[in-house]
Amino acid sequence: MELPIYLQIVEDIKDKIKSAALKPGDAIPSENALCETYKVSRMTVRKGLAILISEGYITSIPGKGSFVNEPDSEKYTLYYNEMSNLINSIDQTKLIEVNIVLPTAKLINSLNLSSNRKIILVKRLFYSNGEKVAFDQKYLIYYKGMPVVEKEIKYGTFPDMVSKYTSLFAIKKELTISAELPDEEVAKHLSLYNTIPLLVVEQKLFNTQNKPIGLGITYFRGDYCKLSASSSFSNSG
Amino acid sequence: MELPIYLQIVEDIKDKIKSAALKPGDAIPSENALCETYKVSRMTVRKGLAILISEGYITSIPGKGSFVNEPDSEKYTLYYNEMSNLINSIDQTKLIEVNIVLPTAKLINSLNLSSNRKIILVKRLFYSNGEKVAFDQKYLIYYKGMPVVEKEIKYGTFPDMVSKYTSLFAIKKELTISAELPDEEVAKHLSLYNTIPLLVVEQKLFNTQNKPIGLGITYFRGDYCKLSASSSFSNSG
DNA sequence: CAGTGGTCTAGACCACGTG
DNA sequence: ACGTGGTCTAGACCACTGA
Repeated sequence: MELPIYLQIVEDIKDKIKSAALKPGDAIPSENALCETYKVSRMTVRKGLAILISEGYITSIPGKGSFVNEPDSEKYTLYYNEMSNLINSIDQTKLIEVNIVLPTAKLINSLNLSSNRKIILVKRLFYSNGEKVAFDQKYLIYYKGMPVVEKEIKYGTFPDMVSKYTSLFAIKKELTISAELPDEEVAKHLSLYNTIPLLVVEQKLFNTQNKPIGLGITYFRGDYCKLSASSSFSNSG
Repeated sequence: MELPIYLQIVEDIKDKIKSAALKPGDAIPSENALCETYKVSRMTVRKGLAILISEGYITSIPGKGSFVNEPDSEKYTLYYNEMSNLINSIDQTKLIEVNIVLPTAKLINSLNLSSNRKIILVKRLFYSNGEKVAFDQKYLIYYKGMPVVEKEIKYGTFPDMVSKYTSLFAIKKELTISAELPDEEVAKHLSLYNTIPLLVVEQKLFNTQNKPIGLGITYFRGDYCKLSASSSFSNSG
């Protein structure tokens, strides 16, 4: 029933910010002032403020005070997983090709490779209710002793494929989302005879040194896939 | 030069997690144990753990201990703004229409309206280097006394349009991204004669009570727009 | 029962910014 | 000099889990 004091402080200040009683740029009361109003010790007040800081509501400036931030109104959280971002989930996959290949010029450029570095190439088809809905292509830099397990290649997401030899906490990922028309290969694999737009998601993986370690491109039929994202300020209250 | 002790603890534990010395599910040493190893007070240890918790690395369970999380490997951060997500930014806009209208059945459904609620409809064109690159359509629920300023309508992003009468901290937003072919109206406005796929971004705004207050749909030429997102675990070290 | 994390206190010293 | 936030201590009491 009773919220701890520091959370009451958090909620009070959030309410004032959301109701625009405190606007971006405004100073919030000093820590000592908040100790007075809530009749608590400074560490308790600071614990509350630390939460507001970590959630992006306020910023503290030593020697000056704490101030309401401009909200990050362009920031969204997107959950993406090539196997489950469709209107109906993927219920079947087909391995078209697994190969060790030498990279093309485009790939050397994109992954910042030396030209004789070997690449694992994986091509897959994704099905939903018996329909071909996406064509998926991965390029993974080959490391000696890399355990390549059939099951992971066939059913795994891109992070799954590398998680066995690196902590997922150490991997940085980037997505690029675009709309394209299918080229010949994609049209063939997806059996597209009419003009169907594709939602193309390119996924690039980096290690802790920010070196690219893999590239994945998934071509979703536009009529079977939608991505969604939501703003980050949905936290409580 | 010298990091504060609590941040040293944070970095130490992050390193152990990233190097897989601590794996998801593993317990990290108890708070008292950490006090011992770092020769500091418990509050200092707890300050460090609080950061690891807020960044999603660990979870604490009262009476049991603190444990390494499964990483949220599907989570990405996306920055979206209908005016600046293109390969070249938008340098010109054109207002096609501003109107107060009654909602269509589709809109009533999507915005969860009563049928006689008035709607502000705004249609705009976006240009980049003289080319038409996007067609933008907004539906805003009309509130009495809502200040509608020409400048905001012509040049503003969707959040801009509502920021004058609500704190942006109080607004929840949802995006839906898809690939479509242009319908007649969009093709006309964008002067599309060939088959060009569109990247369609639908943006819905909600107030604190989770009631929809606006809907925006932007139709970007697929060859002029890419969205990008990156994983959230890029935080330091 | 002993060990764990959760909350909270009443001090301390520091570096910073403004007058 | 004074008020601000930043770091840190050495305690306290609580509720929870597990043997």
